[in-house]
Amino acid sequence: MGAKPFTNPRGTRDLLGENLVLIKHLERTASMVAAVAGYQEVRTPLFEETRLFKRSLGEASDVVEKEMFSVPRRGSEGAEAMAKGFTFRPEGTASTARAYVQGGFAASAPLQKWFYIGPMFRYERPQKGRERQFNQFGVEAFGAQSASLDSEVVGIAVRFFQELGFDDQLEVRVNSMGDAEDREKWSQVLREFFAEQMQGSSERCADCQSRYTRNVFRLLDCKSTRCIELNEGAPNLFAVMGDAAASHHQQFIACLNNLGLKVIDDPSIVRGLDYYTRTVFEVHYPPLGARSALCGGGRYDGLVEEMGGRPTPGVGFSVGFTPTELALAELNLPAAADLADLRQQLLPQVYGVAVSDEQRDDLFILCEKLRRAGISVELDYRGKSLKAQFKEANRSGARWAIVLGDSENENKQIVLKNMQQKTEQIIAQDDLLAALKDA
RNA sequence: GUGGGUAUAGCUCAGUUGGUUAGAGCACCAGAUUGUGAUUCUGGGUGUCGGGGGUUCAAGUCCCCUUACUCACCCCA
Repeated sequence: MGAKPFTNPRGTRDLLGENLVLIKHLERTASMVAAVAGYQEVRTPLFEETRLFKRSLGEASDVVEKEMFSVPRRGSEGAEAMAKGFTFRPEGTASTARAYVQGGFAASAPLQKWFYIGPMFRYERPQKGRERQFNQFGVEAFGAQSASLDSEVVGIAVRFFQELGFDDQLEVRVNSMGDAEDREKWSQVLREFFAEQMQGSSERCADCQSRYTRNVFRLLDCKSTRCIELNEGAPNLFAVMGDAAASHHQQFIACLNNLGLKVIDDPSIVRGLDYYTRTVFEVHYPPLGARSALCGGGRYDGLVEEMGGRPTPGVGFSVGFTPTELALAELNLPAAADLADLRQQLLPQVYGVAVSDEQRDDLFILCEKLRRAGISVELDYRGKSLKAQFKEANRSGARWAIVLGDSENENKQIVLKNMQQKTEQIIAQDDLLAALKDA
């Protein structure tokens, strides 16, 4: 052995075999539910200008403050190089909004419904259900402010989980962040309300103390029991919310009810990213307990303008595959039948066996012929004995073995063996392809 | 960034109050009257005991440092 072996970077995985089967199933399920709702796939670059994320997510968001995978721009030095540099996308909404603006859709075709599936990157300490590179499925709809669009987006998220086998305990928790002006007002009254709790002898936890200045809204979803008590009587956003946002929220809930979804008003849902306005929601599966949150999203009516485009409303969500995989494992999902075809693709249909070394070349030629006809064929490359080749054939999961011996080869024939039924027949080599296709 | 746990074969793990040549199961490789899969049988250990230092006659075992993994917090998908 040479040098120390390399290992994958922290928070990443090599996907192969059974894990890859599951990921592929998630991907196809995602694109199916998005496509039937009329959403088009979009593939944006894996990295963008760092400025893009700072602008869209907010300088003070945790993602921007400490979770960005950034690289400096060449030709510049120090802080300027980082400021002008690039960042591996930590989420998908900013990129799609950028693509929307750049593509000139606001003028040509303002209503755009897009989805994406792909890797995202966050530079944080990995733990259960969290990775530095993870796959995400997301949906973004630009150009309409109708509450029915909000509910359509929620419906896609729910459908995704239903297709994966989650039952009707799935629920949608909703809240509203109001419009920008509403949030400004609300943040002021919240600061006033919590001001006395921030005094020296406060019972408030240390985290809340720092949240007070960074993002007051977060005090509301603190999990500390004492803090929850102290949140009693805190001003409600709906008290200061404008009529437009308030009625949008009511319509949104009405639409969800029309879709037959289980809806729960949850004022503690406060998204961490700056761009959310009005609708925010999470899809939960309560049997999962502490990890019941499967997906989050909401409306971002100011984002496109923030990206330099015309004022354009938008709404979307994203699902991380990592927590989804965790949830599926806990629930013994998906059903084996859902994965059967993907698993089948990993197996060869035919395994080629050479009785002795003299037949190996001819066998290889025959196998290649089958492959060119679209039949997957595996065979031995390591000079294994006949017995060992059959062992391999058995282990490979191939339904058929083709066995080439001296006597058959002389007569341009070959043995076709059904591995399950253990039956064999000798057929002409020219008839092999037809025989396999018939079977 | 902060805290806890773990680290022995490809995998899952044993390894006693420190004591001879470090083990098991699974997996893997080869063979069991020369043209056939399971089971069985036989043979094969594939290892820098994460790395470095220390204590000791003696360290996988005790101490220190370090790295990696993992879980939790923060936050989030």
